[in-house]
Amino acid sequence: MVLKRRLDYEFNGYEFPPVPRAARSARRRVPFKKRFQENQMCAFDLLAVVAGKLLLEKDTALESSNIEPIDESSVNKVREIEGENSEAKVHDQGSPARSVFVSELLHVVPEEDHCHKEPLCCENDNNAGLLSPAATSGCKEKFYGDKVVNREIKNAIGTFSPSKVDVGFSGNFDDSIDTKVDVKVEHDLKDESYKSEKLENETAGGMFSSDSTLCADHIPHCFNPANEDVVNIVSSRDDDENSSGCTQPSTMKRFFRQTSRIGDRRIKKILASRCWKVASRLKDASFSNRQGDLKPFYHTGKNYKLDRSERLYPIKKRRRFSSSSPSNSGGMIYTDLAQKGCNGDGSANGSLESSSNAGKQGSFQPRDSQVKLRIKSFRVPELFIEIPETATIGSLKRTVVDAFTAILGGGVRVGVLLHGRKVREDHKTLLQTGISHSNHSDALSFSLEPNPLRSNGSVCSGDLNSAVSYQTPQPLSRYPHTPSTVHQSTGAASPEPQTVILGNLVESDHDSAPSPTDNIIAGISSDLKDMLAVPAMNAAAGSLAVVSANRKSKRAEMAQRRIRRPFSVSEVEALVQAVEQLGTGRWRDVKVRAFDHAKHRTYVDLKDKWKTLVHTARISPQQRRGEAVPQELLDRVLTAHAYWSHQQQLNQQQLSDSCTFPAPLLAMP
DNA sequence: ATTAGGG
DNA sequence: CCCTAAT
Repeated sequence: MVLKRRLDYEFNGYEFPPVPRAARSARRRVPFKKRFQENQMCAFDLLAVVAGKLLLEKDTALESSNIEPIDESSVNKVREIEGENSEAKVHDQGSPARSVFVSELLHVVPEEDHCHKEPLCCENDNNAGLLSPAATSGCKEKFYGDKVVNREIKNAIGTFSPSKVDVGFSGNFDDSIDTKVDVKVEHDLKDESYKSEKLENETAGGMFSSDSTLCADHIPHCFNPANEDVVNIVSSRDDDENSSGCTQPSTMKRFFRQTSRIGDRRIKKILASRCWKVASRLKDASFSNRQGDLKPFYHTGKNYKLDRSERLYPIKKRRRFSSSSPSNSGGMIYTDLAQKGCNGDGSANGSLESSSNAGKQGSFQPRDSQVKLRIKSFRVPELFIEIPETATIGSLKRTVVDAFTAILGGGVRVGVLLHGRKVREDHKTLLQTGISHSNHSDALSFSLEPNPLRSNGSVCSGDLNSAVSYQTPQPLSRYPHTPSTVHQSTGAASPEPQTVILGNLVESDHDSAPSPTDNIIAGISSDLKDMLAVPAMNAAAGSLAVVSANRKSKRAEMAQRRIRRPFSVSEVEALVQAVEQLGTGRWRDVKVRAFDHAKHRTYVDLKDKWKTLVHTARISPQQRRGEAVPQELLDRVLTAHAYWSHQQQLNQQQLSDSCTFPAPLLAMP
């Protein structure tokens, strides 16, 4: 195997590490209002995080013999393996978020089979500002259309930035609805090319590695006239106005455009000029007949002429999530062929590698052969977004984020394909299926599929908005297994990977050997929000932040609620014991003492649990719910609670009485 | 970052 | 479990 560089991932019981407490806490110090605004993060951020998580975190797995759950510190490290010699180096790249970039916003025709995208330039440069998460730390990077202005950030971005994110959006901007957003996260193997490029891109306007795929690779599909429908534009307009709340008069749309590196000046020029055209056209459109001018801009490389038919492109005609055929509509994750980041194929926007685990010298103890997989990139299949054309890029991003977040929260499931054929037998082992460490990359691929939450029929114009939020109803808390407590850890229990699976990814019954595919997608925890919170983009964005997306997706803005994990009896016991000894005011200590290993139990959780325990102990057994806690424990709870309450009182008394020394902290007898 | 308390 | 406020 002659991989130049390889990142090995194992998707075996992988769990996204929780957001560091610090981060969360820090967030909490920010006043709620402000935080809310800040949470209007941009797609960039979210994608960065997601991609960062997906692509980077896993790496540390090969470091140790993966007995240990990934610890948080590993988030920032990437291990690169050079060729056979396994000469590994670890880069600290700061937040994984920094390693992904929004390379481009592409304007796409919303037609089913349209993959043509027309890059748009932004009318207002200021609008194009992007703040990376790095901004949090005082660094700012701004992308101005073709220009990338980089200050102080040079290194702040991180040493490892082989990734890029393509955000394309398409739609009818005249009515500012029916906007489709393609999100593509691509992991680029060639990071040093990135670096060098980055420096030169003040002029080059690109900032991504040489094999970046720009629009060209989205082109393959062709326009399909069959898709045209005669549509009642007016009515849908009404719908839209009602539902999407895009009441603002359509002024000039602003679009952010970032020519992705493309290294080719010529192309860049073309694009630029084209952008200009588009822009002016749009302008015209907005002044003349807004209704008819649904300008689907696309570029096939030379031909931008707009068909009449296209112009009449029906607002109505929108793909339904469910109707997306996994076959051709994005959302595929390909196993890769380790040669190059991109294969120029537009649809190949995801890749994943199953390597013949070269370096895994017996490091895997338990099972014989482990299959190593790497998700090189992925793409969110169908994301529908409606947004007023008067919206700013910032709001668009936010909208994308919302939708994306929501999707991650359960709207997506994963399919496994072997040799292009779908493997539906969830219960089969990898081996049975024919996936082994010895078979090669391209055989295996994954697909992201929308969860068929709703039937096609239900999607009517009035439903458009729900399109955006269609994912929301699906709570993240999909537990593949009964959340029951078979292996709820007690005191020192094993750090079992609490994998949260998105969508109904897995229903399989598990034998002792969990199949990697079962765990490929770990939970994107509720912390996304916290992770992503970033100072509001820019003034421009601010203005339309109001206009921004739908109230509907309000929920999406919120971080996912953490999954519910009822305390097991043993946990309760541990808690009780700890509190007995430490008292009720030292939850941090309690945590360390009794739940140090349980990442998902924060001291706040413990405190809360104690609260409910006290309550539970006081109510009649009939009123209690959930797993019954032994009366004996509850008694101890009451006792301890009484004792420590008393102690507290004493302490306070002493404190106020005089300046005596605080009473020594003694464990209750 | 922790703690306390309301929801 | 989440959210806030106050330490």
